[in-house]
Amino acid sequence: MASWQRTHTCGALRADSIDATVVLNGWIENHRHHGALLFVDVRDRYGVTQVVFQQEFDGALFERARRLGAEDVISVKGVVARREKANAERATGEIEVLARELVVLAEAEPPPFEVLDVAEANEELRMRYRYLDLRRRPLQNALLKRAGFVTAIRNFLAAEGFIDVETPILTKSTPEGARDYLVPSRVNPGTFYALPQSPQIFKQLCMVAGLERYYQIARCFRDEDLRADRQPEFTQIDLEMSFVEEPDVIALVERMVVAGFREGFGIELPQPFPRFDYEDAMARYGCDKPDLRFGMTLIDVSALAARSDFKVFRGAVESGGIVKGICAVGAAEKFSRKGIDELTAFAVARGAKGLAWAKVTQNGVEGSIGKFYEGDKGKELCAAMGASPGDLLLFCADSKKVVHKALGDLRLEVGGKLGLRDQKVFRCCWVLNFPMFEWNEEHARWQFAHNPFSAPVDWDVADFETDTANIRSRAYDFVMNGWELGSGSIRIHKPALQAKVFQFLGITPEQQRANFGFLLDSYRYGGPPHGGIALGVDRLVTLALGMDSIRDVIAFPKTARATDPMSDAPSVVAKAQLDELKIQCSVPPPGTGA
RNA sequence: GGGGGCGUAGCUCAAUUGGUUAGAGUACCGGACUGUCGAUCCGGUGGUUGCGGGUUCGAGUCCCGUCGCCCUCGCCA
Repeated sequence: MASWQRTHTCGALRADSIDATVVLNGWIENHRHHGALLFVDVRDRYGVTQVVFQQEFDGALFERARRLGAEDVISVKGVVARREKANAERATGEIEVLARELVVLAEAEPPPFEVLDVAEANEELRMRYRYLDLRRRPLQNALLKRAGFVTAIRNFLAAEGFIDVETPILTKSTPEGARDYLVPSRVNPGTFYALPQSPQIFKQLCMVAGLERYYQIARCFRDEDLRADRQPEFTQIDLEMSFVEEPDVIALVERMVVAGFREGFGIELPQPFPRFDYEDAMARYGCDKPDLRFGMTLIDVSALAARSDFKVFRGAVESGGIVKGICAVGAAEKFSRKGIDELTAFAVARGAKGLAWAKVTQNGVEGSIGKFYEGDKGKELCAAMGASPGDLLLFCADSKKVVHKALGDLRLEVGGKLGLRDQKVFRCCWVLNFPMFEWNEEHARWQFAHNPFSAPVDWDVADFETDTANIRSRAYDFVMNGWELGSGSIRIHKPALQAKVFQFLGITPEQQRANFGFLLDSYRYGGPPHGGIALGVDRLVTLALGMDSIRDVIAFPKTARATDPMSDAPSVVAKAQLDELKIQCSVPPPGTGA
């Protein structure tokens, strides 16, 4: 063993090693000069240990140590000693290493930003030097926790008999869904592969193949605009099971997520996860991914509003709309007129025409609707809302769609301002029975609300033509703290039904053949009933660690423009490469000034 | 594609109504210091104010364009 190789990590040494001779390897995190004394903090993945160089012990060694700079990589041999004054904030704070030998393994230029626990540099710079950003403990911790979580998931699924199967990255483009990333085929000029948006069809083929239980930690690609919770490539826990129905998948996934959070993050998730009908979730929370960390549910007061003197309320009901409200408990004093004006603007930005509000006092209700709800009417309203003195009531009157959107978002906004969305609290739920189809305004046609392979709830009665909006699919979403973290369904496994669904959406038999023919064909040879789910790993980890963006839990993420400032991808390629692929660009390469 | 925010020293930021030589902290370099731990103290280097154009006696500041980053709407079966 080379003499510079470490005997301990920088997080390992404690008081029980005093007087031991040790070797540490790591980066210089910080150094403090005190004349004839020099303190150096040495960092590795495991921690930080203080090393002391003393001039009186070895003048030549001391001179060399004086020249050490931030992020130099060193090996230091020394004797463990008890500190004169312990540092309680550090795991190794009771001891220090009295340096006896020093090897500089690599010298570092001053980094473009300081490698601190708190990120001070802007994100673009940090991305350009991602390898330095990743040296920071919070990011290392995120990658460590992510790996631990994924390992726990793998262990769980392996123990449950799931087979890890790799599916193609070079696959076939299909018209539905997100835009595909395309890869030209050199061998077949003029044709293109697509990177998978998900392994959906392949995992279903695994079921036809009789694997029964498939899973994959799968990279997925979607060429859509980015967000804080969206990257062009992302990772899913993808799984599929044969001979199952909704409760089987849900129960398994619930156990898997609980195990993953326990072993990966040390978080105990409250069980069981409540299950909501889609309609119910929309009615109570105004959205299909309810944040259950707090109540403040949407309460329907349409019946009351219908006989109100307040024209906005009565008019909304008379024209077929609804009136709903939320009750922010004890919040009356926390929102000034200006604060309520801001909430109104918030609701208006989401399509509401305005926001009716009232503060509940001992004497009744005061506020924009106060004069319409004096005396008993006010009491009746408060009773309907479950409101007590000190509460703030917010109402929205409009079409069901607008009310749910505005009030659902407002609920989250008010909940956030009241501190009810604690990042350390985790509440999961399932949302079931989604609509099978949704109306696409732009193209004036029905389209899949979930995916083309989700089975309808009722096989026999379903009448797509006459009752389209009410057809439910056997789809289920897994939701945590208001984030959609997983989506799945029981699939159609009978070719006749699949054809019927495609036909209804105007997808011709020719198009079906061209796009999904191999899946439809496979069912002719005995496809078992099956279903599955895919969970977003990046979002799960982001949420568990209380990070703000999925970029914080991805080692090498991309910017909002889908670029990588470090590698400079995507980039112009040589004309010879394009020629070989028989590709011509209709725009000049960027940066040519053309 | 639309809307919003930001862009000044290596980094984080400041700069009055458009007005003197664009400052501070930090990093870096040099010096002092034997118990620090975001050490402290003294001194120093460091600027195409993203880029281009315009208005003006004068632009970091105002106007137009452009580039980049972030948030968001559309989009994401």
